Amino acid sequence: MKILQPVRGTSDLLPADKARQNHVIETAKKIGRTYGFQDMATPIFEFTDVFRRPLGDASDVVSKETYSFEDRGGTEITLRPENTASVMRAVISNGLTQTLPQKYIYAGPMFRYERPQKGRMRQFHQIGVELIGPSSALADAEIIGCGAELLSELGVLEHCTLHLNSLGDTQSRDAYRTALVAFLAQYKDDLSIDSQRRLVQNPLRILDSKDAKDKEIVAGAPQLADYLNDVSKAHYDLLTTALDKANIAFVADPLLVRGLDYYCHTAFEFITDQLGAQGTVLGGGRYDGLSEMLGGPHLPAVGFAAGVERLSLLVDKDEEVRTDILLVVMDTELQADGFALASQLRRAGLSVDMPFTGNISKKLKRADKIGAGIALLLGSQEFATGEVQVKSLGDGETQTIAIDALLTHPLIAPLCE
RNA sequence: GCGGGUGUAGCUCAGUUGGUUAGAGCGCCAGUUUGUGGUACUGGAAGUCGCCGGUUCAAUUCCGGUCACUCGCCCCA
Repeated sequence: MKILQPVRGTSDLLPADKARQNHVIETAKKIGRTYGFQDMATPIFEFTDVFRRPLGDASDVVSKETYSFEDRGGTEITLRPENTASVMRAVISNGLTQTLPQKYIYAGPMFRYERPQKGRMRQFHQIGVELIGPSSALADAEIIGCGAELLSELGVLEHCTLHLNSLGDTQSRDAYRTALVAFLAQYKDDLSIDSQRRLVQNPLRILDSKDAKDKEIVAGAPQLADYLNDVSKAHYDLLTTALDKANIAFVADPLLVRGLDYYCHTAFEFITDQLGAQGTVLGGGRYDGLSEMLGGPHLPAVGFAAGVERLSLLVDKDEEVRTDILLVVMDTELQADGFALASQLRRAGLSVDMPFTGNISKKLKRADKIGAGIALLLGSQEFATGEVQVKSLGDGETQTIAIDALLTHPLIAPLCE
C-alpha cells in the first residue's frame, strides 16, 4: 500500500482548487436562496437499503459502483452515491410530509467506485436542489430555471445546451417499454453486447447507445412521445410553455433517458462539449415514485444535481486569497509586542501575517507571496515612541505613524470589515 | 470491468540509435544588501529516470509484468 499517494479517484483540494469549488458552491447557495431553497445536509452514509431499494439491484450504481461495507456492529452501510434518496429519506424520517412543499439545497461529497476520468472521481461533490410536494409541471420549470440561473451566474451557460425529454407517467412508460422491447427483440442478435444486456435490465438505455449499429436500429424504433397519455402530454406541454415564456432555451431530446428507475415525466440535462465524455454538468428530473420505494407515502418531487468538479473545470475564475497586512518585527525582543499588535488588528477584521524567522529583508519578501498591499514594520526605535512604520508595497512609500492611529490610517481603514 | 496513450527535479518538459559525473526553464534556498520586498546579477540544493523482474559485459534507454495518471467504452454529476 502506497500511503504517500491518495487513493485512486480521490484528490487533495489545494487552496486554488478549493477556492474554485467554494465559488461554485456559494454561487449555487446564493441562487438557491432566490428560489426559496433552504440549505440542509444528510449523513454521508446510510443503510444500504436506502440506496438499493429505490435504485434497484440491477442498476449500475448499486451493483458495481457503491462503496458498501459492514460496520463493526454488522450493519450494512453504503457511502451515498447520490443524495436524492437520502433527502427523501430525511423528509419521511422527520415527518416533514405534513408540511409540504419542502424546498432544499445541499452540497457535499458523493462516492462511486468507477474508473476515474477527467471530471469523474470516486469521491466527488454535488450540489443539488429538491422540491418535494408539488406535482405541477411548474415545479419542474422552477427546478430547471434554477439550474439555468446557476450556470448563467457561473458564466458557463453559454457552453451548455439544455436537453429535455418526457418519460411520461408510469402507465405511459410501461406501455412504451413493452413496445420498445417488442421492437428491439427482432434485432436482438444485431445489438451490441451491452445493449443485449440492457434489453433485459434497462431497455430505455439502448436509446442513447453510442454504438453505430445500435443507433441504426434505434432510428426505426417506436417513439416515446407517441406513447404519452393525456396526463403526461399536458405535463410536458405546461413545462415547455413555461420555459418558452421565461426564455429558457432547450432542445427536445427524445433519446435522453435517466439511468435510475424512479424517474417519471421530466428528464433533463445541461450538457457541455468541453469535458469530453463527461459532458453532463447538471441533470435531474421528476421522481414521484421514490418516496413509495422507500416505504413513505406517495410524494411527488423534482430536483437536480450538479457536479462541482465538472463545473469547476468550466469556471476559469482564479480567486486569489490575499492577506491584507504583513507585519514585520525588526527586533527580536519585540516579538511578543508584534503578536499583540497582530491580534489587535485581526480583531478589527484585518488579515495579518507575521513571519517568525529570518532577517528583515527575508520577512519582507513574504509580502509578494501572500499578496499583501501593506507592510507594518515594528522596530525598537519607533516602538519607543509608540509608533510603527506603514509601508505601501505598491509604491514603496513609508511613513511612521502612531500605533493607536493605525485603524484610521487611509490605507488601512478601508480594509476593516 | 474492457481498450488506447503517458510516466525523467516541486512544476513544465528535453535527452540517451544501450556506454563514465542525466539536462533546461520556472520555482525553491543563499549571497550581492547586518533597519526595508518586487527587478537584476551570482551561487546552491534538489532525481531509487514510477515500481518489480528479464535480456546484456553494461538498462533511465530493449522486453515482460505491475502501479499511477490520462483518453475512450460502460455509467453518470
